[in-house]
Amino acid sequence: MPPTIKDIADKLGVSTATVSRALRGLPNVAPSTRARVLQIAKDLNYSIDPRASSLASGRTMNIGIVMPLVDTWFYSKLATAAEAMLIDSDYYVTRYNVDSLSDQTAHFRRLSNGRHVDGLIVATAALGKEDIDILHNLKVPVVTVETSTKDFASISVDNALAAQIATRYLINLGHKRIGVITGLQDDPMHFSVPQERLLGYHTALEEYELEVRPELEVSGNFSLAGGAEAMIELLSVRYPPTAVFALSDEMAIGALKSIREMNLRVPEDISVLGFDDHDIAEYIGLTTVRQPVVDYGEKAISMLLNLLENPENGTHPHVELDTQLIVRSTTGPPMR
Amino acid sequence: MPPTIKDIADKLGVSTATVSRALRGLPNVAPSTRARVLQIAKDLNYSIDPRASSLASGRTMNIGIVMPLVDTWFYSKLATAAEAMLIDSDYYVTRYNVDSLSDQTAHFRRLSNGRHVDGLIVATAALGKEDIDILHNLKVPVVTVETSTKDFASISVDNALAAQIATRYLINLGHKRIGVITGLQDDPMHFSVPQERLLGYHTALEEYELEVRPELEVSGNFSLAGGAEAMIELLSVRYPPTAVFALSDEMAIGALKSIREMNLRVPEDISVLGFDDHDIAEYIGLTTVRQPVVDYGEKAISMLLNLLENPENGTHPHVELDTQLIVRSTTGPPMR
DNA sequence: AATAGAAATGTAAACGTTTGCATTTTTAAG
DNA sequence: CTTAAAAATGCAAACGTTTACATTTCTATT
Repeated sequence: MPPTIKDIADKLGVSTATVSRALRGLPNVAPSTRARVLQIAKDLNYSIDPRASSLASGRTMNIGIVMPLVDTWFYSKLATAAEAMLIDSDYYVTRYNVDSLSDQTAHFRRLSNGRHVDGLIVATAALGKEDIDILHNLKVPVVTVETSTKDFASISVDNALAAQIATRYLINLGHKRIGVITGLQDDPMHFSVPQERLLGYHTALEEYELEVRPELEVSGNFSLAGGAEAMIELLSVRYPPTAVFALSDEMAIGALKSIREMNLRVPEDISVLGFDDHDIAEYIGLTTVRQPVVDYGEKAISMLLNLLENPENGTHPHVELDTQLIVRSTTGPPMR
Repeated sequence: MPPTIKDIADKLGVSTATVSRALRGLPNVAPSTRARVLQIAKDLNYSIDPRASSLASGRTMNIGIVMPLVDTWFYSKLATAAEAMLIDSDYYVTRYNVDSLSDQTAHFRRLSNGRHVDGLIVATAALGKEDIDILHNLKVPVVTVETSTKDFASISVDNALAAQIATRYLINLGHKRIGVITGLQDDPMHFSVPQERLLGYHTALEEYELEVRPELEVSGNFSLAGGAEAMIELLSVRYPPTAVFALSDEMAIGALKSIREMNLRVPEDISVLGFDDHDIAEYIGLTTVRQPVVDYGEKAISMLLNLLENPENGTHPHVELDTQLIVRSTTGPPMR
């Protein structure tokens, strides 16, 4: 029912090949012919059938973003930034939500054979060996974000260093008991990232010869609620921390709520430091480690586009983005 | 290169038709045949080519969500909820981001001919006549969210009533000068919604015979920054409001920042009331009008799925969801 | 005016499914 | 055993493009 190139071709007395070429701006079509084709296409309100085009050409004009389903600011922002980059291009993007490790591999399999997408951005920290195999079998360029493997192009941040700098800052403020709200320790979805940040925290502690105390490390599941609960736990230990480093801003915001409900003041009674620089962080004065998440998304797309044009040469580019400590008002020296 | 049903058929000595039927669980295939097909498919790591399937069958197994590109909690949450509903189905969802009215129609045209999607969720308030035409021409079921037209199935909320109740609450607290932070007045993307809420606000004011004062209505662009700026403006009028109703939580959060920076207290010096019940609202104690955004997304999908199965009967179902005033700690009686 | 080369166009075979219809095989009733 | 109906399978034509390759039509040179 909708018009096809055949309709245009018939109306003009030319072949579909010519129409196809004219429509796509390919060379070797007479300017006058092209003009007429374009005109008729417009009159007929023609638009290409992406399925047929894709089937015939092998290109899907579709870019996939594999990301956790969890409703987290970071991933949402990242994907939106990527989509924004492509809004005026001919590419579509589809998000492949993955919701747990067991499912992850299954979901990866969903896009098997690379007939869904021309390229993939993978923003899912833990890539098992099997996942990597599947990804390789897709035979499409892949860029991983937030984590780097030797297997694909990647773009990441030095999480350990960022966390170390943040922790140092707290130490230099005079804090000696610094709690940390981590991700779910055994959540495979966020495997490496919290681990790396935790490492940075430990490194800083050791650097200043502060004791690493396990009861000051509690997991907050990267969620608002998790952060709030974690904070309650941290406040209930025998010697509660005077500062808390939350590995995400959302957990930090959760923590702030618990602190407020305990009638403690921030930063006088307890300092809170987050990670991400959530859009809202600035508005609530949260001190945090800024992660360039929009850059992540944009850079990932441009790397992918580049990979799409220039066939992979075997080496996988890696770019490391900068992180920045943004001091606002939830941190200060401990009271004595 | 990736295996096709032909490969399976050859390996088994049957026709592709049989393989196709076996794979899709269609009747009239011998159980033993089906078992063998399934086995081989698994061995070969076969997965269907959606393009070919779609081209042949007419179904795309794709559901589109048309939404503004703006990075707003509401749309993000809505789309995520919709995606979550479909995660274990055979449907994919692609988001069609639209970024301004001029582009909107152009972008709508992008999905012309309905060969991209089987159905559409439209979460974009302002539908021009031309947009509606395009949508109709797609010949796919459409459900609009947040706004209702006679042309499509829809799901919405009584914005005017919700705003009226919220404003009444503020009035009953004792406030007489109530400011409102609206959307961009002439932003066509959010045409009807802020208008409706504003209407509710006016109605409440009139109900209590309070004066409607234009200088107390300023637009905040539905953004954090816009809310902050709007608040500054509101605080600079000759008789500043003692309460402010922001038409979105993000604007309310922006407003709170400006208030804090002016060294005013909430709610003692000024009350703030939002709209949405943003995930974070609970964590910062923001009084707000809860909108069932997750329900929006889920309901929209289930309506659409239903429409997909049962051919449209010409009547367009409309469901209206409930709204709820959530009182927290950013509102209180005015000081005197 | 002939001709070589370039430019424009056409032909037809893919791409990998689905599906209406035809054919074969199985099942069950007589 | 026949035979009719049901079940299983096969055939082949779509679906709407793209793209080698072939053919025709121009253009410019001699």
